[in-house]
Amino acid sequence: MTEQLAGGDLSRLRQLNALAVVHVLRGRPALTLTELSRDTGLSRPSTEDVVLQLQHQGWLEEVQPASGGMGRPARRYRFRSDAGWVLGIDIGGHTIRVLAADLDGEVRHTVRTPVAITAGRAERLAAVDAAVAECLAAAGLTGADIWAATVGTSGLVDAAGRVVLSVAFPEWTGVHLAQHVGRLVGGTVLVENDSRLAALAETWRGVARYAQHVVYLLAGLRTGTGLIIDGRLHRGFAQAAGEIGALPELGWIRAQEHLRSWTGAPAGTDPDDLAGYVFASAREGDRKAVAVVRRYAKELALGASALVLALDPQLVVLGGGFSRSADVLLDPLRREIEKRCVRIPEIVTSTLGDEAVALGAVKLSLEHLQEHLFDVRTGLAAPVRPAR
Amino acid sequence: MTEQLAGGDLSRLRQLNALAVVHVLRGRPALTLTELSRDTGLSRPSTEDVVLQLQHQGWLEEVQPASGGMGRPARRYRFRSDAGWVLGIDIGGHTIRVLAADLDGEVRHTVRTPVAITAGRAERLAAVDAAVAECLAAAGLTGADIWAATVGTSGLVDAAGRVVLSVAFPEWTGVHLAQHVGRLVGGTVLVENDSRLAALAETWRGVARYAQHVVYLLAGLRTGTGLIIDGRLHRGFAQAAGEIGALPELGWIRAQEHLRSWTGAPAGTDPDDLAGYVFASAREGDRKAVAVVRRYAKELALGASALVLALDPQLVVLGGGFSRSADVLLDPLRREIEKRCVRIPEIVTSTLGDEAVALGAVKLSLEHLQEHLFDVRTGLAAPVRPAR
DNA sequence: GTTACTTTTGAAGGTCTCCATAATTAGTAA
DNA sequence: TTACTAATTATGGAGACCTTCAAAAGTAAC
Repeated sequence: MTEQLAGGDLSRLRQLNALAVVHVLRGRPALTLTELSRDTGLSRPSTEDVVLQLQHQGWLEEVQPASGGMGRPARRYRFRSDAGWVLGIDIGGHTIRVLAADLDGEVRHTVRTPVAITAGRAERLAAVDAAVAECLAAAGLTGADIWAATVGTSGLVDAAGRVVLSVAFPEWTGVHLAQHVGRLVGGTVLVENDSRLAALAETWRGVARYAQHVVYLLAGLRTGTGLIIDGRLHRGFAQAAGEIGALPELGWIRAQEHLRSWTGAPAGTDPDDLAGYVFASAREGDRKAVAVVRRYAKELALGASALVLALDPQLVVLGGGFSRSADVLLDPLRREIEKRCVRIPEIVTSTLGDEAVALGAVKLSLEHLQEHLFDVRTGLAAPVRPAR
Repeated sequence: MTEQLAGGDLSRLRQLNALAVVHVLRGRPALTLTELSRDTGLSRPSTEDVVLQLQHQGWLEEVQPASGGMGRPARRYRFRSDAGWVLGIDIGGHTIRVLAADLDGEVRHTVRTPVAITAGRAERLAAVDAAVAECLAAAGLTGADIWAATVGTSGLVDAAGRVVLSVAFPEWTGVHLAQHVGRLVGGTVLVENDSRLAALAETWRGVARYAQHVVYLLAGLRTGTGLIIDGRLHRGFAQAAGEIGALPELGWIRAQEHLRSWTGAPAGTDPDDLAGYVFASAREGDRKAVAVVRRYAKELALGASALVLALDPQLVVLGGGFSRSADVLLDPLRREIEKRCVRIPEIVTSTLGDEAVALGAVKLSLEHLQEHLFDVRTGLAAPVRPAR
């Protein structure tokens, strides 16, 4: 039925208590034994025992005692969040982004490398290599220090980390990103669709914090979705969840065309930049532009409504490039969704902006480590890079 | 991040081991200490200790030793699955069904009571009362022996157990089923939408066993859905998940009309029985009937495709009254889904038939008890009806 | 009916991890 | 210097687990 937690001998109990101490300490400043004892529910002597063991293992480190208090100064211990590192890599159309974060999820180094939208497979991969190398160098790390990395890319990705289908970049189809990036870093490399990572980021550090059910809409030159169900990223049986835009009757494929049909921009404008002009004109009150935006919003809302009706999320998050124009896009979108849905979720705009995908990639790496290092079933692992 | 399992003192370890023993023993025949020791991973003496304690508590019972083996006959213990009982109640249009099951989920008594489709609120509730009373009497139980009960009904149900909206039976809207049934039985009363319960049943004892992601279609006079995501029933933030049929563009509301438009049935046929005639005619090759079925299948597939694209389930299960006519319905449905979806899931017919909803209700009751009696976090509770 | 074999049972001794309590230590404040 | 405060260290004890070995209670063979 549910996965069972096996019992065991006394060492199991120590495992659990060690895990409890680490759990309390992670992502917080150094604590004294008394504080740890209070937060874990363990007795003071037991806490000390566990902490000393963890310190010996390398998970904990003693720091300078705080000065200026009453009584004997207490030893303080911190979680060694710099024992291991994770990377979050966002391979976008115009930009490669690499974030290096510690085990607390604190982003310590950021690298942004522009890449031509026209860049082919080899050129783009080379840019990734360079960005990763630059980020590692800036952090003073080598690939061996990376315990896990996640790559975000557009397109459908299989479980092995290969791009199965990329509509936006046909040349990208078939590239084995897990393998490629695996040559640069030591740990496990995960590959995931960019919309999903952005959704994950929003539930971690964005507007959807603490929400359990979220529909994320990536609205931009491409339209994508990320679904958070029960607080977890939903991928589906074959990693194909969220492809609602493929339904002919809902027509996300058509959605862009409304924006493209706009004739108010200067002649010769790159079609990719057209959208910005439309939104700007709508903002200034141009009635034709407003109508175009409304038609786009309607098409977008059609798919969004299907997701909302299917999943009944607490929140719909509008992200992607067009979310910068939320001031003209959000209202019509909301109205169209309200027309169709039984229960209306909150509809909000992403706050993470461009960073969302890379941040979600960091989060996914951390979740992977969480399962392999800090899992209740297996107990606390040693503070070294887990095997692939 | 994830819910943390608190450590603790040695009694915690005993809790876990007791839970492990119960977990191994549940739903299985009586086992010897040696067998239990092997399956739990505990030593023989410890196993004995735990078992004796559980026997004293009332969770385990010694049974006659098996005869005719080598060596000294071993004591055998069984899980007292009859320590508590659950009910599964299906309030359907034509039938009230009540199942009484033990803690192993073994259905021990079944009561079916016909009720007029035209029956009003009071009459229908009275029929429920009678059916529950009859089932309890047949099992030799009183309401106090029931640890949990679940009621399945059509319509939207809120978290408190009230029917918020019933389209099929307007009079049903507002009825507080949890409260009503709570007067009859002692334990917690859950109320859930019938399609969802049927979906749950399919993953428990039906064709979707062990599948993690399932879209269940209830196709009948009404059309409904149940979604299983990550092995759990998905309700959504406000219990409104799965209402994809409400999307005007997909039109499950229209789906029935195709069947109703059929003119080949004897004059004066009850519109509710019309569908059967259509399917029968289609089975015999009547081309007009085949066309009608195809149009119905297309409408159904539209909503189903939206769910499949959104969730990427492993399996789509066709249930409900029309699933009896799967031989003429399944193929066109499958073709229409294949037309629209990126990845095609398996599409199969329910095998549980009429029992599905009541069985799902039993399962939901058991899951509720699982959380409150056998939970890893709180440890094993005493073998008495948990507080409401 | 005895003997050999098999398997379970029961008892003893040891280890580990936790807890409660009390004595000691290392600071600050008067 | 003395009082006060809070952390550390030490001690004793209890609970739960393990391994090991002798005794018990059956069946099978002679």
